[in-house]
Amino acid sequence: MQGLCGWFGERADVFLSTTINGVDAKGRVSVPADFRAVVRGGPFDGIIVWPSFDGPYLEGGGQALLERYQALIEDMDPYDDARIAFERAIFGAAKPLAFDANGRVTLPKELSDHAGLDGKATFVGLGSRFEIWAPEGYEEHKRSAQAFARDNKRSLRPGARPGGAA
Amino acid sequence: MQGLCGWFGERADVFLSTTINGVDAKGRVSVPADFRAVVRGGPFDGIIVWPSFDGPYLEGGGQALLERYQALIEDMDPYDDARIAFERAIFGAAKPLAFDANGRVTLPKELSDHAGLDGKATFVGLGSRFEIWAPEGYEEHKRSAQAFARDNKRSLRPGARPGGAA
DNA sequence: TGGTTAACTATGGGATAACATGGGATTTCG
DNA sequence: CGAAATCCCATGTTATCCCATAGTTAACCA
Repeated sequence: MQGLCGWFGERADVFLSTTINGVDAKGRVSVPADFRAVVRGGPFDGIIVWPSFDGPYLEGGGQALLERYQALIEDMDPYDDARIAFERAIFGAAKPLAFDANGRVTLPKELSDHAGLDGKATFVGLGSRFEIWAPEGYEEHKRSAQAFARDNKRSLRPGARPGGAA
Repeated sequence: MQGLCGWFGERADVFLSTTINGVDAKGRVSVPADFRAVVRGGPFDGIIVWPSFDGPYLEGGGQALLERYQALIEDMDPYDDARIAFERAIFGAAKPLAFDANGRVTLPKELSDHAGLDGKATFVGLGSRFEIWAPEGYEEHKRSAQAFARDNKRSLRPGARPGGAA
């Protein structure tokens, strides 16, 4: 297990950096080799991807990420409305995508539609998970995210955060 | 409890994603291949389905799920009203549906009536269990679930647990 | 150090197998 | 004997696997 302290150990077990890869006519896209290395060795040789319920992009990770979500959800009250909603929004829409021999996955139409992918896909590493965007959409999102970070940089001080998100 | 780390076999050992399959005139419906793979190897080659007491849809899973519910219910007080209600609602109405040679099951009329199925059925994977909806009903429900998840996303923070999760 | 080789990544196309689905035949039960 | 459920086989479509190619990076040897 890697923990946050292992980021710079023998190998980085986190998704890092941004890559643009092509999506062919069959919906196939090469997962960046760095990302494949993160999930390599796990019991499921592939990634798990679902549409973000927060915008026109996809969220993904290895099986470990999904297990973390599962653990979080199972800690909630069985009849909590939020629990039901998360279950349906995440598990109901998540697709396990296995790597082919060349490290590609096939994106189902629902997923590429949700992200508005058309020929190109941007993989964005975010530590324990990653996102998949249409390149134009990501550029725009990045600009506004940078502006937001600039305007709120004071909130990123060690003492300022209660939970410490990734 | 079987541990989060055992949930994934060679493939993902959880019910995931959403599939719409046809229900023919005989009441037969193909169980999604991914779902069949989850229960494969279990003692009963099929699924167990019962009407939800929470809405016009069906709940289901493999035999392992039923055994889990049984354990939960047996922990309750023998004369607890809730226990009796659960026993009747789940065990009293649950039907074991065996796969035919092509991976289909035949839905009894009580079940398809309860879900209002008419020609199509939506299978929704929810981790350890799944649901079966009439497609139109699920679409409507999904939208509200996604909106709820978006508005409450702060209560789901995988990055918030430093030591946890595999 | 310079040139050559080898390995890996990303990509394209075609063959193959699996899945979902329809119809018919046979059995079982009332 | 009739109705209904189960089993068996056929078919179109979709997804999966397997091959080949090109550009790049890393390794290796002279």
